[in-house]
Amino acid sequence: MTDSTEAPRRTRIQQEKRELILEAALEVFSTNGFRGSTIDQIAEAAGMSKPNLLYYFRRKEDIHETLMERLLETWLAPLRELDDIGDPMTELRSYIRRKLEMARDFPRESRLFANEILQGAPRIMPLLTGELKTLVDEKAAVIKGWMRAGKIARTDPWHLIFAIWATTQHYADFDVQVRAVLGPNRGGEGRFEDAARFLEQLFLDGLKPKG
Amino acid sequence: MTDSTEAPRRTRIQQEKRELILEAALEVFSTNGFRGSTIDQIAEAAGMSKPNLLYYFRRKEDIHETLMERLLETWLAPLRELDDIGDPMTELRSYIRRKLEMARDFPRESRLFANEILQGAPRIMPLLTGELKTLVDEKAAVIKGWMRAGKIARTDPWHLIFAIWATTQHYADFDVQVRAVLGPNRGGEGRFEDAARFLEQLFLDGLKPKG
DNA sequence: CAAATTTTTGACCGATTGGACAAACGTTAG
DNA sequence: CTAACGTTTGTCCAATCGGTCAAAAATTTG
Repeated sequence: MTDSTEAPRRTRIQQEKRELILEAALEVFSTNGFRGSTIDQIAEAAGMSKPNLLYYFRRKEDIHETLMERLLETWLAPLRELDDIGDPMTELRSYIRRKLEMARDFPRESRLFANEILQGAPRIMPLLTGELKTLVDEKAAVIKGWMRAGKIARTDPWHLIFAIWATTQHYADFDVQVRAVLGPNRGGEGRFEDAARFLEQLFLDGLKPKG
Repeated sequence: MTDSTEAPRRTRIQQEKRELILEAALEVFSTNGFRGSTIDQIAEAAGMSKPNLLYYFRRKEDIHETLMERLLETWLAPLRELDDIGDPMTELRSYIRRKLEMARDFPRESRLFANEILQGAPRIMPLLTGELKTLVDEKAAVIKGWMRAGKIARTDPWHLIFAIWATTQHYADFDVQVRAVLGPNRGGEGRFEDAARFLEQLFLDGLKPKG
């Protein structure tokens, strides 16, 4: 029953309350940023008093830190799945689709991440130059292999990955702008399907080998 | 000498000091967000005392408001220039290039805007549903004309504009991540040229009519 | 039951925040 | 010089911030 990691063992109530707090904090942090959010706001969103919240998380930063740690794993999962086996075009297409689905289903996580990066990534910089760079370099090598094999057009794999990130996360991070511009009709639920269709056409036709 | 607009007339010193403050505020707001920035920070960055700053801008929000008003005009200028005369492919290419140059030359402005949108655009929502939507709809109509004429591939003009925004602004808003992933060598000055080459290939090959 | 432990709360603290204000300072015009 | 006006600053304030603490309340354990 002892944890394999350094995490302290916790009671069932502690587990549940911590989850409640993290859920509330995700809501608050993602819309106000770290410095723009207050412990009171999070406590109220979690339905408890401030001292009670601080009983489960000693400092405001601890909440944010826990949130970011969890986030990064789920956030990079789609890229990790990008595999050398299977048709390159299909792999890229499904990667784009998965990323867009995440923007649709987890917009708060996307905005939380965007907030952190926008402000210079003061809390997760080591992860960017370490784990993230390693992963991206690895996948860039895979993509380069596809290019050498003539499966997709030759281009810069790193900037290709950036472009996929940018276009998909845009629908989470800039959601209000997207909806404002599309208007009530086209900005409704169908906007993600429109986006999926467009992105598929943009990336795949653009990457099609010139055979 | 009377202003044509509602702006109050100001002395030469007021003009200069206000510019100084706005420059400092751009730096501070763009990296810390509105709520994350303090008047003291801005005052210090502008080299003056807090009460002195408040002599030129009565409230913190006034600074941000002035900044956003100016920003939006210069920010949308490239899209306004997108014109029906000239070759569609060339027009789109130069629009992408101009947007990328703005991400390179005015990253703080981009981040200021991103911060505002991320937090739900509480201060500029009317501009999004009004002026911005009107402009985008207008340009989308132009692009649609190009598609009907067979000059570019048929696709969704609105999402095409979103994709151009997303991919170019990514190099300003997510700059730290881009540099972290590219590393010291490829993340240097040349990264914008690499990005320009990649984006040109992505968009143009993807938009080339299938003739 | 009662004791031990965990959870919750109200009251409080020092630091920081946005902003007010009157007094001092500088500059210019008569 | 002096009066008027524009500029700058030190001081102060109420509100809010992150966080502490002791004590009450609830829960678990024996």
